[in-house]
Order: sequence, then structure tokens, then C-alpha cells
Amino acid sequence: MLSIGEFSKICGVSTKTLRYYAEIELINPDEINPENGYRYYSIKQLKKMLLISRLKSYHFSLDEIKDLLDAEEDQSEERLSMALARKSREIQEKASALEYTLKQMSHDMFHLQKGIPLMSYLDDIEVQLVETPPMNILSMRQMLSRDDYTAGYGKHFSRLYEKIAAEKLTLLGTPMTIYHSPDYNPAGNDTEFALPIKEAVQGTRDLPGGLCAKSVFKGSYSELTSVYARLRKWIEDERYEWVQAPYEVYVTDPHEAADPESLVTEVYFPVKKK
Amino acid sequence: MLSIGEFSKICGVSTKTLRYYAEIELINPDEINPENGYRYYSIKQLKKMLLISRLKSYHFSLDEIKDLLDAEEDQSEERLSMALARKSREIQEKASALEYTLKQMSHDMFHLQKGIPLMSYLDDIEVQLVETPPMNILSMRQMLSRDDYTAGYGKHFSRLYEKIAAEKLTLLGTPMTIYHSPDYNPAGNDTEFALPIKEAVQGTRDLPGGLCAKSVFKGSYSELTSVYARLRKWIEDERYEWVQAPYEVYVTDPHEAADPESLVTEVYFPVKKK
DNA sequence: AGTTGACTTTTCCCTTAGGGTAAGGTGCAT
DNA sequence: ATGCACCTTACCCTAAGGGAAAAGTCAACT
Repeated sequence: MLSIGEFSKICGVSTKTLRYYAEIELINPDEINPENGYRYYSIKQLKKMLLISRLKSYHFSLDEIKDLLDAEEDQSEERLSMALARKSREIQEKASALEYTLKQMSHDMFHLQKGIPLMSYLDDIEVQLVETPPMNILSMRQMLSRDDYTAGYGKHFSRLYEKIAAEKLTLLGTPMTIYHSPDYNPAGNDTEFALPIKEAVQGTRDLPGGLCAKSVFKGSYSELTSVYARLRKWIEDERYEWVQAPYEVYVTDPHEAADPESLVTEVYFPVKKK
Repeated sequence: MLSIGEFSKICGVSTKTLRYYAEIELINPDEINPENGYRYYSIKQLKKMLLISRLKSYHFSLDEIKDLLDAEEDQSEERLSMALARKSREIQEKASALEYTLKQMSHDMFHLQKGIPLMSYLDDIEVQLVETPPMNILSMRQMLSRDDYTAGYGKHFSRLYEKIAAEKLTLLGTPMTIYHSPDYNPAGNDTEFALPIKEAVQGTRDLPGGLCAKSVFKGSYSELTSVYARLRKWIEDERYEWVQAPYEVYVTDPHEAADPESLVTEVYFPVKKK
């Protein structure tokens, strides 16, 4: 039997951690001396402890690890395999999110180098009041969190384009995204991906036209949240009111634009006078 | 003037967040009604709030953001530039750490698919007692955290190799790492990178020989922590005691091994009988 | 003028995975 | 017997807010 200090050195984890793991019942000491409360670990627990450390290095939470270890003997390998596959996908998404962040940052650093203050583009966003015609759109709607957005974007639009090709429909414009969640919600947004088409077939719906506050923005998508802020500010200032879900129209195909600076996006807020 | 709810919608952050930011004095409401405590924000604060959101998306902590915003007007752009460059490097390191984790995971998944339980290799690690001869080593020593390890490894060894080339020294073996921190410390380990050479020049020291517990391990470096555990267990079981810093010898050049499975590493623990 | 519903305030507790410290009890070697 | 290393529990702390409760306030509608 090993004291907590000895076991801690063998495993490479702190005694504090071992006590915490006992508290949450992730790994219990083999024996506890009832007189003095001393914890004693057996060498057989080393393997379990090392597995915990490894899963932790794979970014599993202690709760997830507990679930995996508590699984029945005969299912455990299968569950572990599935969990690893799932977590691996999560990490890939995290990594590509980081890549994206890096791109945004280098973009901002480039601006700063040229002496342009970071948020100055805000002053250049112009807002106009326009009347939009009704459209017939082919769309898919889903709850999406910020993190899923990039993945969702590609997936849904490629499906929509497939359908258009398969059913020989007539495309009338560029892709658009409609945001149905009333206010900004970090947990997830009710998002509709849409393409305007001519034919009214199954899966299409009517997007009513009407008065809209509109901004045309040229630049990286990461700055779009500011465009929304600018529009909401304008709506507030001009005493309008927001009557329907706002939407974005991607005038430039993001896959064809080499430079994020050249991306053109229109943002519409359907409004009425207060 | 905008109420907290209005300002929150315009900025795309929750009211809770705005209250928290006021509490930590990151961004204060322009005015607080002394009678009812209502917070009122001016539209001029929008730009600051959006900048905060952007910096947050770049993984700056609120403390860091506060420092950046509190900077003097004339220094602020310069500091921002430097901070972005630094944070960008941090993120790159995070990303490559994730890539590395992904490699380890796919390795484990491959094993599981073949029906090999994850930690079974532990049973295959053999320990032997050997007598090592003293060596003369050229070395560099530094505190390194787990995260810096990969970067430190490449940097230090390339410097050591450069010196050997420049001074025409005679290499007597493969690279090794000596771990001077007595127990595992997540904050940072006192690590010495070394190459055995013939000549006793400046920058070299004597590595005393003696009795060692030794394991030869074939496989990915991520499994080395377990080799250490296995050795410490053996030392405990056999009633030996650990008298000096343990060290690893990289028998295979990690840059030349295509498959992590083929990497060969020796781990030595200088010991004496208790 | 009264009511209702939407909005705002403060306060308290909760989250992860332990770290740090204090006060007091043990085990082992000299 | 003493000293010292080791062990115990208990309490507070972290970052960035989320959730809920209780109470006060605003604005619109009747």
C-alpha cells in the first residue's frame, strides 16, 4: 500500500488532485485507515490514474471521464472509441476556430501598421432606407451556436445548391442568412440559410418585402457584428422599429474572394416607423 | 441616453455582462441616475464596447483588455500592436498543441480499433538494473512548462548542435534530457538538454555514472509519463531509492522517424539500495 | 388614476479543476 | 522525547459571467 504522497509521485499528479478526485469519486483510495483517515492506494490503481491523466490531456472533462470509467466492462472499449472520435472532432473544430482567429488578428495588425485605428471603419458604415420586393426562398433553418457557424454555413449551402441542381431550379440571387433569434444569444441562434429561387416548390417559402434599413459592407465577416450594431443604432436614432428577422446577403462568393477586404455583404433590417 | 437593455441589444452583449464590466470598471455607464440606480449608456460608448468584444474574441482576458484600454492615448496603438503580436504567437502555440493532441488521439484510436486496450502497453515495459559510465555532456538548462516543451526541445538542441559544429567537437551519443525538478510540477520543470561529447570545453559538465534503473521504450513520447510511473513503481517495489535527476536518451532521431511507433527512448533513474 | 407587463436594481449561489494556507493530528527516525 | 516530514479537514480563491429571487421603476393602456 502506498501513502497519498508516494502514489502522487508515482503518478505525476499532486496530492491535492488525488484528494479532489476522491471527493468527486473519480478514483477512490483502495483503503482508508478508519483511525486517522489516511488514504492508501494500491499499485493496481496506477493504470486507472494514468488513463485519467491521458484522457484529461485529450481535453475530456472530469465528468466525461467519470462516465467513461463507470461504463460496463464489455461496453467500455466501444464507448471509449466513440468518445475519442467525438472529442477528436471537437478539437479539430477548436483548431480551425483558432486558425480563423489568427487570420482576423493578422488582418487587424496589418491595419494598425498602416496607422488605421482598429474600430475606425465603424464611422464609414452608411445606412440607407430601402423598399425590398418579396422573394421566394429555398431555405433550411437550424439552431446554431457561434462556434458551429462556419461549419453550418458550408454544409447547409452545399445542400441547398445540390437540391437546386437536382431539381433544375432557377437561382435568382446570391446566398443569404436570416437571423430569427430576437436578441443576441451566445448559447445559440435560430439561423436560416436561404437562396432566392423562381419556382415555388417544396422547401421554399415567401420572404415578405417591405421597408428595410440597409447597409452595404465591404470587409471581413468578423466585422459584421459591428455593422449590426451600427444598424441598430441607426434604427434607434431615427425612431424606427424592428419588425422582422434581419438578414444578410452575401454578394461576393466567400470561396472566390482571395482577400477578405473585398468581400461584399448587405445587411437588411425590416423596419417600420415607431 | 440608452438604458442598459437597449445598449445591450445594440452591442450584442448581455445586460449581465454590462453590469459585470461596470463592476470591474472595464466600461462604466456614462451616467447613473442617483435616485433609482439605473445605468445609462451613451452611443459614443458603442465603439469601446465593440473593441472590447473584438479583443475578447482574440482570447485576451478582461484584465489584459483593461490594461490596453487604460493606456495613454499616444501609446495605445503601439501597445495594441505589440499585444496583438504576442497574443497571436500564443494562439499559434495553442493551435500546434491541439494538432499534437490530435495526433496522439488518432494513435490511440488506431490501437483501440485493433482491440488493444489503451493502457496495456504499461505491462510490457521492462525495467533492468544497469551500471552507467560517467559522461561529459554539453548542456543547456532552463525552466520549462509542459506547453513550452516542444518548442524548447527544438530550440535548445539546434543551438547545441550548432556549437558542436562551430567548435568541431566530437559527438559521442544521441541527445538526452535531464529532469532536475524533484517531483512533477505542472507550473514548470527544471530541464537540461544535453549532448555527450568528448572534449571538456566551456559549457560542458560531468554527468556521473552509477547504478540506474533503466527502461527502453518504443513508442510515442506521450506515453513516456507512464514509463516514468512504471520505473518509480519498480524502484518502490524493489526497495531502491532515487539519488539523482532522471534522464531520457533519444536513441531515434524524432525528425527522422516517420511513425511514432518506431521511436526508441531510454529512461534512466540513478538509484541506490535503500 | 390605476393596473399591468416589461424593465431594472442588488444579492446570493453556481460553474472547472483544483491551489494556497491554516490549524491540528500522525508516523518514523534519531 | 523530540523533530520533522507527512497527513487530515476546512475555508477561501480563481474567470467570466449565468440563473434566480425579491423588490423597485417605467411606460403604456384602460
